Amino acid sequence: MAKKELKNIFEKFLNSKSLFLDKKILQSNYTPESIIHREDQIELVAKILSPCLRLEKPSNLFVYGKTGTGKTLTIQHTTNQIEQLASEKKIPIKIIYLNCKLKKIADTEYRLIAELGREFGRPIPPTGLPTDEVYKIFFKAMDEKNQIILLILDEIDQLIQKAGDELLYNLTRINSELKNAQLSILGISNDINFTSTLDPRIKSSLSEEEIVFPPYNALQIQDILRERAKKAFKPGILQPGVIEKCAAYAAREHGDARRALEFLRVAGEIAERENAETVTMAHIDLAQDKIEHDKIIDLVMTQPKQFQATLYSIIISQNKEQKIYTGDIYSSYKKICTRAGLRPLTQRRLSDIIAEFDMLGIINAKTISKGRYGRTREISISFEQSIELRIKDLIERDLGFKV
DNA sequence: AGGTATTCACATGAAACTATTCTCTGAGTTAGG
DNA sequence: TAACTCAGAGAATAGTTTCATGTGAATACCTGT
Repeated sequence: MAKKELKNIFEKFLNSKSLFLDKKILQSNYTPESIIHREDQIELVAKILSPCLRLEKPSNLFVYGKTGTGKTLTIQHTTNQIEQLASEKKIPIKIIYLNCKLKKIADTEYRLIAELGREFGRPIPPTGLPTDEVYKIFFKAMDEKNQIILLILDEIDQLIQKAGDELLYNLTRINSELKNAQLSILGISNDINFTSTLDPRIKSSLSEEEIVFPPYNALQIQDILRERAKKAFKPGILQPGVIEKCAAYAAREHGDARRALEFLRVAGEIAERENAETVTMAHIDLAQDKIEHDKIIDLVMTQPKQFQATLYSIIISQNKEQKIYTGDIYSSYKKICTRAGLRPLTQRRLSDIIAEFDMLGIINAKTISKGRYGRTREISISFEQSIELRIKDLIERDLGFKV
């Protein structure tokens, strides 16, 4: 690209006036100072946790709700208040927030405990130590002084799925061995049925209190969007009906407020790039497509080569009218591997990979029985053709079929 | 015809293995007193 | 003798492989009418 052209782009960008006042406000990690339509929950959480201000151990609390219903926000908001008050009045309360979904931070037993130890200022190596050693370090650090520890485990279901429920058992039991400190656990989960998979003993001690966050309805989402849009966009930028449309889309998706905010932000970005004066309904539609596509493409391209090869063989086997099964995929996958210079994996592994793609929603795979002719998965791709071609192209490049 | 029994082609589960990253430990080595 | 180096033992983790067992219904095979 010529230098001049590039300069033009930048200059154009500088000259065009932004539609946003403050885009941060629409980003998902932004914490607004007031949370609307969650007053009841905030009050409840506050009531349950308030004993800690008198240095009494609050009940363990369990919070459920679908994604984007404001669980994390509510909890963080209330705990921040507690922390503030505690530091003002010199009350020894320590609040630890951990998101268990973050890879390499807190997604296994060792890592969780190690991270907790680090919160208390103990350096703990990422590997090399036996787990019970790490427990001891953490334990000692915690029990050093008289204090209340509030441990918030976000997306706790992810952790238990990987690490098993023994970990929670250890954590709930830890109080009886502590002399000075006291530990309360606050679990957050998207999966309402999560506790039913737990050992009943753990379940009862963990969910001494429970709060369910219902999904927002369309009207509530509208309120939230309006509140934020007021600060994020310059006045008069949003055409009438835009907010309503965003809310309607999001409400269809089990009332996910985060999604709604993303719609609005991306729509704004698209409008800005088009040098439009206002954000229109059409921009929302474009935003929806873009978000959807970007997500899938990003997901696919960050997969390991073996996964890509698998997806590729599904794509090329798929265009015929007839249904495709695991066996077909495996044989074409092997060919792909030799072409790409990869060592083919076993069919067992491939089966798992297909199951994972199914979980991610990239493909549809349902196990069916063809009677005398065995049992297998019937596989089809779940995205549209336009994006399928793009993905095919990208994978070909990634595997070195094209230069 | 109606009822079992087989059988296929994988699915699903569990355990074991491999490779990588990292710590801790203790033996051997080195440099200074 | 104290400090340093370095190999070896052990851990955690992710990604696989190996071995074993499970499974749903279309067919094959009876059985008695």
